[in-house]
Amino acid sequence: MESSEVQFFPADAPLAVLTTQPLDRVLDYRAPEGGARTGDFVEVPLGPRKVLGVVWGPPESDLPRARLRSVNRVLDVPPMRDELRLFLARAADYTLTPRSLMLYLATRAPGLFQGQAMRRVYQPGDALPERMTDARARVLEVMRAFGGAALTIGEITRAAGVSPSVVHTMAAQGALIECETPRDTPFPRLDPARGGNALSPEQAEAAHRLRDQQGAFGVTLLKGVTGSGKTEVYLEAVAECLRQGRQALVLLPEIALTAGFIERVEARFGARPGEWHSGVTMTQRRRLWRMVGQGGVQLVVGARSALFLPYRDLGLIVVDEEHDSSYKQEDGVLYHARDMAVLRASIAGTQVVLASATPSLETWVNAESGKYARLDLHARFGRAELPEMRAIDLRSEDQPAGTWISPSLAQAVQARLDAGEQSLLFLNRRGYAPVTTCRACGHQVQCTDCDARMVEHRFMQRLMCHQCGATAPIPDTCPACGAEGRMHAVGPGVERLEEEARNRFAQARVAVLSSDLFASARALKAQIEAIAAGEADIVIGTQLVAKGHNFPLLTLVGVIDADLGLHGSDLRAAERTFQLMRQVAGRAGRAERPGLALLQTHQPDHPVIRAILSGEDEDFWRAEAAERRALGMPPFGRLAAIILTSPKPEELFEFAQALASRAQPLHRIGAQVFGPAPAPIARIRGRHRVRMLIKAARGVPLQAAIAQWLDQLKCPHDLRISVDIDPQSFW
DNA sequence: CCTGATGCCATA
DNA sequence: ATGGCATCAGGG
Repeated sequence: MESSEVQFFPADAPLAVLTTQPLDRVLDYRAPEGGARTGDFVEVPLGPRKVLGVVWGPPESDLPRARLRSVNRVLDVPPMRDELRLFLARAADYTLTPRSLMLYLATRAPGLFQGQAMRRVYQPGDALPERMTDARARVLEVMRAFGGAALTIGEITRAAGVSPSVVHTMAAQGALIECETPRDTPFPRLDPARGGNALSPEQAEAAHRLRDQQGAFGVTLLKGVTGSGKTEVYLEAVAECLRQGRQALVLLPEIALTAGFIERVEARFGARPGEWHSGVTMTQRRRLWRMVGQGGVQLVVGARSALFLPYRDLGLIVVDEEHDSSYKQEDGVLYHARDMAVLRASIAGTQVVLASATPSLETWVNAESGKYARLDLHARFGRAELPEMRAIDLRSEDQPAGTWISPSLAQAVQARLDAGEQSLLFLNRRGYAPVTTCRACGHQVQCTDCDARMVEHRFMQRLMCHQCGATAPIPDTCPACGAEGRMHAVGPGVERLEEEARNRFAQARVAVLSSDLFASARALKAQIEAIAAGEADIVIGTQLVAKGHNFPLLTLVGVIDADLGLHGSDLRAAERTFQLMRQVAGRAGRAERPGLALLQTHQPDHPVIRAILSGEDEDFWRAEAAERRALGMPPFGRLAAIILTSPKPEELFEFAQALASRAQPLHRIGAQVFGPAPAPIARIRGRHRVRMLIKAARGVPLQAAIAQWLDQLKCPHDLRISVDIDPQSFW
């Protein structure tokens, strides 16, 4: 167990070390010369290798001291604080993940082994150059201009226009003094007093409430429609946190959103915050990881993994767009960043702000029950209104086969073109066509390794599997019956929609936003900025466009298939469709012009569609909550999804059956077991997949029971078990 | 996750 | 007998 006190272990005393190797336990070592204390980052021998670890506490084995190897050395890094150690342990327990894997998440920065990376710098010396030349004089001038600050040789040669040898000679003569400073420097200070935009009375009140709560654990739902100024409000909470000298973390669901957000931070606080996500370079990573621990950065903006950084004094966590499904990590360690943010905050004693226009049902219910505080922002900031929303009933539209823009929608787009305004056509399907079939035999082209259809990407001139990424040429002859020239694309993707839009609106400039069409986040950002600046009349996009990008000239949103997410038996289908449609519709009319959102649907009377159109979102959540409560589904009950995979189907089913027949530990806590059954996608990358679902009441020890249950059987070699506590998706 | 030990098979 | 490769257990 994790004791919460830091203990000192004198040289040779036994202690437990958690390494980043995926062993599901700590290993005992002897303390190095000079001793070690709980939380110290250490290098330890493991077999023939040296690995990274953290001193976790007193020894846990009864191996004789003589059999223990010694810690090699304590690393030159601030020790892991108790708060993070406890967080990693609890997160591991919650997600049924080995602690070592959690530690691995928390140490994904380069250079931890090397100690402080140093760089050579030069300062003005006391001596004068033996002989004053033009070049030497320019160097002295540069040194003076920088106020005697230490400069690297690159900075000096560039500023003075001299070659490196000039600097070296001056250093040899004592006119410059050579010294070393840490390569990783603190981030520029943010100034909370700099003042941002003027707040509306409602915003000011919300900001005031957030400021007042700081200093203890608490969670607040900050709910406000798109454009209501949530960001300004929570930046005030950040400002208060900075004033108290503590660190703040803002989580964003998507890397593409960080650039714009960082600019807003810079405008508000006068300097750029630290940035942490998969797109930052190794050097930046190393610097941020170190500075977070030393207090050399006040605000971190990042993706979910930023939750695992070793903050010195974390005072606030903001989870922006908290309902966003990308907060759930779906491979490797399965965790939900929103839930883990709340967990970490509860341990660190800090505030959490969950911001969204369309909160997750979990959060909504927690706010409703009073477990979370709630702040509502109603008015859209400035003059913009929420868009008007209407359905287009596809049953009564006269629509030619092979087209997806209905006459009514086309008319609305044309009206925007005439007025010089932008339209967005939203279709949550990448590629050209989701299905390729043979007209002769009806065969549908499948991925060879997955239970999934190949999607045509005309842009790449390939078929692609969206499960495993495999591609294949677009066939001319049917792979099943051999008929020639009968292959045929069925259904729309954004590329096909683009084709239709270009045909129909020949004079319009059409742009497509789909993640697979851009080589880099930078290219994508450039396209988004071009669109915002008005360089397109019709924007066609996948759900990428739903996420927080601001297009001021956009006044019409057309949802091509509002029914798309409603099929399927997914627990969250209704909720997700509702959130996505509202989010997309919110793109329209943010600036001075009012917006219109048109939803093409075959079922305008579907309760979800009606809820979206009515604008009565509280009614939607209430109804959805009532339904989940009646079924004992989350957040009123708990789920765990067990996915078993193996290349061998027989072994897989046999093992799953064996597990199912030993479910006593689960029944003992009153849990129900469903399955085993083939997973909705029954094969991915050549591995067959079987799913089981466990449903339990709240407040029972679900994780412990699952661990006990799985411990009963030894897992065959090539079979893998993944346990997803609180699953969000069900494939 | 690595690594070295183990065993099985194909080959000289 | 020997080497190559897949499989597996152990790491303190």
